Amino acid sequence: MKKTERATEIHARLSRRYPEPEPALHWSDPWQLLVATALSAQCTDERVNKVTPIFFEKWPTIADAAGADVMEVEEVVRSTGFFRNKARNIKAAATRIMEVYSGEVPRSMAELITLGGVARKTASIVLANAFGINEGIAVDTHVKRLAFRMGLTAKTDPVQIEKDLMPLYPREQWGDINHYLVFFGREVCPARKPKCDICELNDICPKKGVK
DNA sequence: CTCCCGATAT
DNA sequence: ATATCAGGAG
Repeated sequence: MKKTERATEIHARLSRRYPEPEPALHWSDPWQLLVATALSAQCTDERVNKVTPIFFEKWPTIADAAGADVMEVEEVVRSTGFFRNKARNIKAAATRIMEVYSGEVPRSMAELITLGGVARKTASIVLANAFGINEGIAVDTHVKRLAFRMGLTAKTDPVQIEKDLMPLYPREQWGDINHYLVFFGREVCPARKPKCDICELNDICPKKGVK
């Protein structure tokens, strides 16, 4: 089977498995999604969802976050790991949004990645889910692993993987394909023990039975 | 390439 | 004890 056919088939089958894609992160506006995604680096979304309600109760608005005491933010986000970087980045991002973007989360890749701690992955998530804009495909640990196992890329660098994936899908599917690969990766094809015996992509998987 | 870093599963 | 979890920066 050709790579393009396999890519299309993966989307078709997973779109049936996940009829209504929604991020597992809890959020109610673009800023909240930005913060939640920033906190999700090397951390489970479940853990992030325990932290964000406390964060947004303490600092409800972007202006509040911009004026927050970094040490207090560190305490709140500590359990998500990398807490010093994350606390500093969130405050810096909030400050820049207030000063440069009139207090509104910017709606383009070019602008979003000027915020500290925000690169293509986080920007793509915010653009796709909060604004319905598909400027890129978010490549996180799950997309990286699934794209490799399903033979959609041979690269290891997320930027290169994104370039391999983009031509395989029409732009309007870019947000969904991320969601599908993340959820399917979590539920069926995790890093350690892939469940090849119950996998509905088994027949088109180049690495079935292989680690 | 290294460093940031806590929580959880194996 | 070690690998992994919705990464990003120097």
